[in-house]
Amino acid sequence: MKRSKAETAETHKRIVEVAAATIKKKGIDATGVAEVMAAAGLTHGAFYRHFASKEALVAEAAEASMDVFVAAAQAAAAKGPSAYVKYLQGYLTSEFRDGVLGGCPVIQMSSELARADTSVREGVAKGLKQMIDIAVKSAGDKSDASVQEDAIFTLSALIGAITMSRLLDDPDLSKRVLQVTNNRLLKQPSKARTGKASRN
Amino acid sequence: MKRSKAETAETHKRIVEVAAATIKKKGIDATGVAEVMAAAGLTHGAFYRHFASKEALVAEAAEASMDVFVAAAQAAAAKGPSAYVKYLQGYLTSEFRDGVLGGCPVIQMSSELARADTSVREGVAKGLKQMIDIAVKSAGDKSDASVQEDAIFTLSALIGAITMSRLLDDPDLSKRVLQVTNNRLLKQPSKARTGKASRN
DNA sequence: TGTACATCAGTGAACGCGCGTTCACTGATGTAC
DNA sequence: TGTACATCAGTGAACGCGCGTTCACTGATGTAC
Repeated sequence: MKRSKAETAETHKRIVEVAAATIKKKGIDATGVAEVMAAAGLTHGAFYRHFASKEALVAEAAEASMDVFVAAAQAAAAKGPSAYVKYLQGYLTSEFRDGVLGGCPVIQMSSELARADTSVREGVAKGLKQMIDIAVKSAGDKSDASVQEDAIFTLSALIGAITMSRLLDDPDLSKRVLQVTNNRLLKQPSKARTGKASRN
Repeated sequence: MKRSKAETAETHKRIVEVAAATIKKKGIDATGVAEVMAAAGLTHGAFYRHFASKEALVAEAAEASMDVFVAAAQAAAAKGPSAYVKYLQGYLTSEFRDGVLGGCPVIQMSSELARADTSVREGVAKGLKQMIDIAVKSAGDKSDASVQEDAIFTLSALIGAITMSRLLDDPDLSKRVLQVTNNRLLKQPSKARTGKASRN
């Protein structure tokens, strides 16, 4: 039976949220339309009242994931540069590395995203740019080129460290990757040392 | 009809090589057993004479990809530290970022690998450790902790830069990520500057 | 070295299964008068 | 405000398709004597 506009909008949102979580956990290909609909409390037949195709759902889910992620970074940055750095350091923990629900869509879906359709990639690219902007503003909003370069380098090094850490099977080495990156990138300015740190 | 041992071994190797290339291009889930066999000049029925399952093929293909990749790094490192750094710089080019056949399996398959079975991940983890060792030896083989940290940081930052670069839709920004990482990580020692570089 | 036979790589048809997608139908919603 | 009707969100069965996997069969290989 027909539903009210408000109810329809809520249902749509719920499907996207369920899809975002499932896709981050299982990947794009391994996430089925029927599975998402069931988890949202619906049968699969209703899917095409909300989305033109699975690809359209994936695009919305990817963008929604990025939006949540960007909003969290934004909130941390609003508390000041020190809080923002602390927030970034939170990513370089084994809890975050192993966690899935709160995970970064870029890391959870990276290789699948690189092969995904333009509609899917757009939302992710937009989110990445926003992450760079947040880091730039947190560092003082200068139009200084090196500030933007710091932001880009920090973000990409974080992505690489978590990706590599997740692929190593030696737990000590896996943890070390996170620690090294933390030491090199995010040491609080007040305690900053030169390149060669001693312990990790 | 039965084949000679040598021919069987060659066929097996050919299947693995075709699978490695196809998987790097299309991803694990999107690569079919029949597709790989056809590309290797066989029908799909023969597949199970060579592998217990698709998973077994993926594990062999991932390990083979890493072996090729490690061998190339090894060869570059054998020519000396400067040649090795130049080799790494080759990854930070748009040609490499867009290329697939010669691509790094870690980057091409990252999120799918993180969700893959242990048998698949083992070969990749082994290859990553070898890449770290090569970087360490190239830097002087010291047991100095900071040398290993340099190696780990460099590798993970490279992985992150290429991953991020591939996900950005703005070509200038995409290229900038590679250039920034090159400036920060791989500036040849002879021309080394301090952190804040001017141009990219 | 020659013969007899077990082995097994490869073929091609077939399997069950789950996927994305479609559709006739239901009945509450929301609109037109 | 009340009535009549078009709209459309959701159901559940059904679709074609490609997937991984199995299997009976073929015939050259490699082994046992």
